[in-house]
Amino acid sequence: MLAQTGLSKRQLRVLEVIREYSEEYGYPPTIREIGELVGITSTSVVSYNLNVLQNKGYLVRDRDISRGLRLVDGLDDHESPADGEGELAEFVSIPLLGAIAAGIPLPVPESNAMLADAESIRVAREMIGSPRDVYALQVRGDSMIDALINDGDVVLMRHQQTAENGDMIAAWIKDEKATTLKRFYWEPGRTSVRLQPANPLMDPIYVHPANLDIQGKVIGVIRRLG
Amino acid sequence: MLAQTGLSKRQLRVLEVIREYSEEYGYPPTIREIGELVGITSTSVVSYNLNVLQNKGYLVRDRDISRGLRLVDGLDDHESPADGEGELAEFVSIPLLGAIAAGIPLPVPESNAMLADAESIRVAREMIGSPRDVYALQVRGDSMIDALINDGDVVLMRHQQTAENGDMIAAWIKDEKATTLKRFYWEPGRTSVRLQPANPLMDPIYVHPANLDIQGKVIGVIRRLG
DNA sequence: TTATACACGGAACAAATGTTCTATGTCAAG
DNA sequence: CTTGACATAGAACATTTGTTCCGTGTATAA
Repeated sequence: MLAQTGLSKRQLRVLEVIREYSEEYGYPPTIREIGELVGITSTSVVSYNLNVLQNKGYLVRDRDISRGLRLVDGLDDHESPADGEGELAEFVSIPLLGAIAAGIPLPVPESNAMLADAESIRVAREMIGSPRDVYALQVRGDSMIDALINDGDVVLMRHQQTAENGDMIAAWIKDEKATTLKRFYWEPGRTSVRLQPANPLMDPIYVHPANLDIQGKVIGVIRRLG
Repeated sequence: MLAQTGLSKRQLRVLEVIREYSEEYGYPPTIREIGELVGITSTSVVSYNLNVLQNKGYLVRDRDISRGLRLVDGLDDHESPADGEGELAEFVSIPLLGAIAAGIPLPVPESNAMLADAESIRVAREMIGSPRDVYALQVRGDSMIDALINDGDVVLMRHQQTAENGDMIAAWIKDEKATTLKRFYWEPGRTSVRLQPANPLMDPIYVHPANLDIQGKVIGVIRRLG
């Protein structure tokens, strides 16, 4: 019945009470006030349920801070770019197109529809420069540790087929059927390009240009931890 | 000059601080926090000025209630968010307090004033959860490669002296006089804690708790590339 | 000059408020 | 039946946080 949200009736009520109280008073309720409103007699139980709600992502608490909680932005509409005002936005939404892993080709932006439908992440504009052709991928697996990129990291990519010396690129190595993230160096006189891991302790690999499909340039990495 | 509003410079600053704080945290500041932010050393003076502002109609106070104040909807107002309630900022500014490197202790936030003065970076709120006690440091050197963190990366920290199992922490190892970033594990029955590099290929180290000064928890990493 | 309103600082205080700890009851899995 | 995760209650505790009171300095008006 309530399986929809995964929240108990009481927890839903707690959220409702916080919302109503905040709207009425302009600041959030204390745990005792929540208790009174919901009908919980013990402060520890209120705190317990608030922690549950926090773990499920419905609110955020600040330890030891009176009234230190806030609801996290609901799912509902969540987009209201109506800020406008003429200037360019300070923050941009980047479409999250899928995953990147060693053994699979990485998704690239194709249709506008796929960009519109995708989940998105938001970053400060100065993080990426121009948002043109920028998209995001989530890393799966440990295969990119040589690039100092961990399982779960989000990489910000600029879609392009070429690269300049020193660019960190995402590329498909055809004969190995593998995706890799490395710095690109083309050394005149050589027939192959050098792909250099970000980790200075690791050795480069050399591949023939014809064996390399450049998918884009890595312009940023974002890692979220606990 | 300020006769226009009938408010002193200090009072204008108080209003500004309340507005900014509320947008950042989702609840109003305490009088002590206002004092720190504005530069008023006595809580009674903050309270005094809040009462003045209330009498002039700029805000409303609730007696004996922690954080019991709210701004009265000003006319002037540069913002017309049209949304209605959610006055929460979607992005927050994080103070960049300096550098983190292997051989030096890392800067930690102390006064609220120092946070206000520092350079800052801006991130989406969902990147950090609560902005409370969060600050940023720029990595200098290759010493944190075992944590998959590169020279130049920005790490987002939450300042705290304790840690839970699995947290990635920044800590000072006293006898080595070194800063390190590792995952923290306390195994019951052992006298030392295990510090595990993010890179699964690398070995953990074990240190005695008394030899460890936890400086904070790493909650995010941001890397910008060409 | 003196008086008075205003603004500020510091310290002590009391109330508000979050946390921790122990105990109890339920329910499903083993 | 026993175990363990989950949810609850109550009380003691520690910290956070608003209030009060006394003293100081500085204007401006009488």
